[in-house]
Amino acid sequence: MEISLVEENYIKAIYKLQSLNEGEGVSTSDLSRHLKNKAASITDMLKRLSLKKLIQYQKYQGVFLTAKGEKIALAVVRKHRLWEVFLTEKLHFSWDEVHDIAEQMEHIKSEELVKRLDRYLGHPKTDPHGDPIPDDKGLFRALQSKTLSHYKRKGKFIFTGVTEHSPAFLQYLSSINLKIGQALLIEQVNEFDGSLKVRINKQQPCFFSEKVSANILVEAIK
Amino acid sequence: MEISLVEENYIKAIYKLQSLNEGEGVSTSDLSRHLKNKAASITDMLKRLSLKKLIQYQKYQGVFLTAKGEKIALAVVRKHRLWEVFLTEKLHFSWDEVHDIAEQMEHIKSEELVKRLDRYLGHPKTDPHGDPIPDDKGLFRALQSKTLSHYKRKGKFIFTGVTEHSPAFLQYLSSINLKIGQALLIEQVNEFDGSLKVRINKQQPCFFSEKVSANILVEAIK
DNA sequence: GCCATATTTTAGGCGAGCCTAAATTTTTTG
DNA sequence: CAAAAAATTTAGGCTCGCCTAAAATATGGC
Ligand SMILES: [Mn+2]
Ligand SMILES: [Mn+2]
Ligand SMILES: [Mn+2]
Ligand SMILES: [Mn+2]
Repeated sequence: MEISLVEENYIKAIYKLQSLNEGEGVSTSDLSRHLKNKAASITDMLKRLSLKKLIQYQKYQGVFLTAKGEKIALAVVRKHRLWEVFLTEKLHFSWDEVHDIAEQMEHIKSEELVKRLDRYLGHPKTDPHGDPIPDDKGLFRALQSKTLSHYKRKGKFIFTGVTEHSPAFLQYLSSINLKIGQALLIEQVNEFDGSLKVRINKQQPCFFSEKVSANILVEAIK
Repeated sequence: MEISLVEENYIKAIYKLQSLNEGEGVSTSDLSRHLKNKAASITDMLKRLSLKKLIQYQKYQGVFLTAKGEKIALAVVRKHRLWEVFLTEKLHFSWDEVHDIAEQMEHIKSEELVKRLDRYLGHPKTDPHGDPIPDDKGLFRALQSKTLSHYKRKGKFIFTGVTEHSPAFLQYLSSINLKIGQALLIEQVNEFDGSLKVRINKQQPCFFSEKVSANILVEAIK
């Protein structure tokens, strides 16, 4: 069964929204927002994906991936993240430039290519944004990091990833020299607006708004 | 102006057939054969490419690329051949496996990607099949090699490329240890069928049928 | 020059993937 | 609980890229 590029993008979107949704089916309007297509177009495609047994779909009830659909989603995510590693590690793109290119490359169809790319890159476990890369069976360790705003306390943390991938946000993090794997020292928590005073390395401290710290994933140390 | 993947493939096909045709316009039936689409579909697309000023098209008269069309063709060819180099040099695919994958990768849209890929590969001048890689302005040295069957005489030659890219043919060449850049010693020419007795390195001699030598490009030595 | 054949174009149709407008169903809310 | 609002689906239409069948044009042989 052939799966088109567009179908792959829908499957990937359903996968992503499903993982945020915790159990709920993914709604037409969520997909409409995420894919920037009109709701009527979404319904159209959901019917087709349902015929192909890639999703479970009942009118007005939201949608779930089948095992088959999830397998495809994971394969596309794997390719996306491997290509992002290639682009940063080998071609020296910065982490805010790789997403749109990987968005195209994730649709290249060749299992052998993915296998060799993975080996070439040294079987990386995470992409440049800290997201885990599923292995060839679709398995990956569930991310146990939480957002900085979740902790909302002083202490030392390791920066492990981002939940927001926009170039603007990523460039901001680069501008304050924040890279994945680095330590963050939260020196002060401002209760009224949730902002944080943060020290990175031995640099001048900087301030994270609630919006920033909500998109920064960390692991607490000790 | 957006150019679709399918349009790129048509443009590339016209470019290729045009270069064989020497001055003649490319015919609908040539394109039909080459692209494995029905002639009616070809006519359809020619009208659209003509509207976009990518080709010059007059009913029943065959078709020519415009300067704009040729620029696109060269950009796609450049990407195709760079990716073939990547696949063989970095991922260690053999030269008979890369074409179908490059056929997909040539459509990735990102000028920065091509620039960096080219640098990463060390600005290669030819692809794994000996075909020249256009530079970022679309320039490349015209291939001056001729086919072995063109020479049809004894002597020493350097194997510089192939005109046939089918896996079967390429695998045959690999099986007799023939690689690009190698010397070929033609020891005997059989007039009646055009076959050749050839020595590669110091191996046992082998015999090339007319069909084989018509697809092997060489440069004469001395 | 005329006829047969080959090539090319036109006409009409189809699926994928999008849209707008209208109808339907679900959810919220007073 | 009924009305309003929001979400979703249906209906109908569009472009792209393909097809088959039929019509038009070009070409080659006599
Ligand atoms: Mn990404
Ligand atoms: Mn994509
Ligand atoms: Mn292609
Ligand atoms: Mn090639």
